[in-house]
Amino acid sequence: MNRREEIMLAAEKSFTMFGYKATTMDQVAKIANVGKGTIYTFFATKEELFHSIVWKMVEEMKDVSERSVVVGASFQENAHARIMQVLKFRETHQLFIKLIQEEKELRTPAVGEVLKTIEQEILKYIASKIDRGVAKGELKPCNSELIAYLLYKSYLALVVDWNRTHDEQLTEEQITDVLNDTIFSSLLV
Amino acid sequence: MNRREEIMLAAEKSFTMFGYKATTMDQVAKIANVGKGTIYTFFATKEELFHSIVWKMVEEMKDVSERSVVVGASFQENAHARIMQVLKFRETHQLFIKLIQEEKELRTPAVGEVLKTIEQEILKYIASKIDRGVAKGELKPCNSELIAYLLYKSYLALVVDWNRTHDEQLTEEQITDVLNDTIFSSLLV
DNA sequence: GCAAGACTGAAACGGTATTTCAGTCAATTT
DNA sequence: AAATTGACTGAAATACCGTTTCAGTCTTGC
Repeated sequence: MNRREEIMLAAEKSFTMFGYKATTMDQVAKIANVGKGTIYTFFATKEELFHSIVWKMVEEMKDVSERSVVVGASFQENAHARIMQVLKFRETHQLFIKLIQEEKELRTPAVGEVLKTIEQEILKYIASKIDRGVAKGELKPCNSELIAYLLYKSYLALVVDWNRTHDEQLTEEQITDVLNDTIFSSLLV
Repeated sequence: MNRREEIMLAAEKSFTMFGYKATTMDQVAKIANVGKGTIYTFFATKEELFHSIVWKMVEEMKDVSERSVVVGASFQENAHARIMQVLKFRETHQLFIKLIQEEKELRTPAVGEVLKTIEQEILKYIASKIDRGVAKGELKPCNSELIAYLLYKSYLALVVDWNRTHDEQLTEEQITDVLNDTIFSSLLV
């Protein structure tokens, strides 16, 4: 394996275990079995290294999400599957979990920015699927950016936020029912 | 004016100007022109005093919101007016602004709890209006708690959150259009 | 010619001396 | 006697400062 990949792998491990703030470049160098100087031949700063790791994670998330689609299923069914997969990734992927925790507890600025970027990437991803649906004639033309925003925030509210004030979480059926009746129904031709 | 009211007025001023953490009971006593001990004959703790002030504010907010209804207008129109009024209050009322700022910057636990309580109060308020609409036969029967949650979070997303990543805010027309097509349309009989 | 790790200075941390403040209570006023 | 006051207390927050940590550099060595 080439040195760049060794370093990325080591950094991913360290960010996952200790978070952004608590991983040191010395630590990454040690895990990767390279001198610290070597890291700087591939990545200009710690933040650039971090961005590379996170970008890789985002690509993997889109991939996993995409793999949940069922050919021949309706737009709603696949949109639901994709977004649920994104949310599942969000609370399953160890690095993602660590970043959310670090943002909440430490308020590390670099982590806050990265989480914002990730959200924007998710929104772009959802909007592109809506645009695709419109182009294929499955959906009415609409402001896809706005709908993607409303849709994603609704999912976050029902799947993530709801549990903060309620003991038992909503069932997936309750969620599909209410969203099929509201946002999705307005999208269909 | 009686001493209890003097104290509440003084506390409201101080909480509004300096926030919860930075107002001292000595400060409140001074503004109210009473000895510090006197405050404790009316309020057991600083937090109890704080809760009284906030409760008064919530009542005022519901009041203001209620005054925005138009007799004879449709459910959607009035629901929209009420919620927009709540959100306007949220970003206009000086004490409310201060509390949101203190929560974001200082993370004062007492303030976090109070903001959570306020949100629950708003949600109960919206849910009660939905129940009323169902009882009057204007709306289909539904899980009013769930719909109130989705509705309020959608408004927050479109009116408040949207501006964090976008330069120009959504127009009220864009908001009413998308919500009439989605959540509201599913509610009507 | 490339990798390594000792080196640097700015920023973060920890320990502690000092200050602040919620809540009490004995003295004072009404 | 009932109500009011503000000096007082100690727990907790804050300011201060000496020490350590660490991102990024740069000379040394292979």
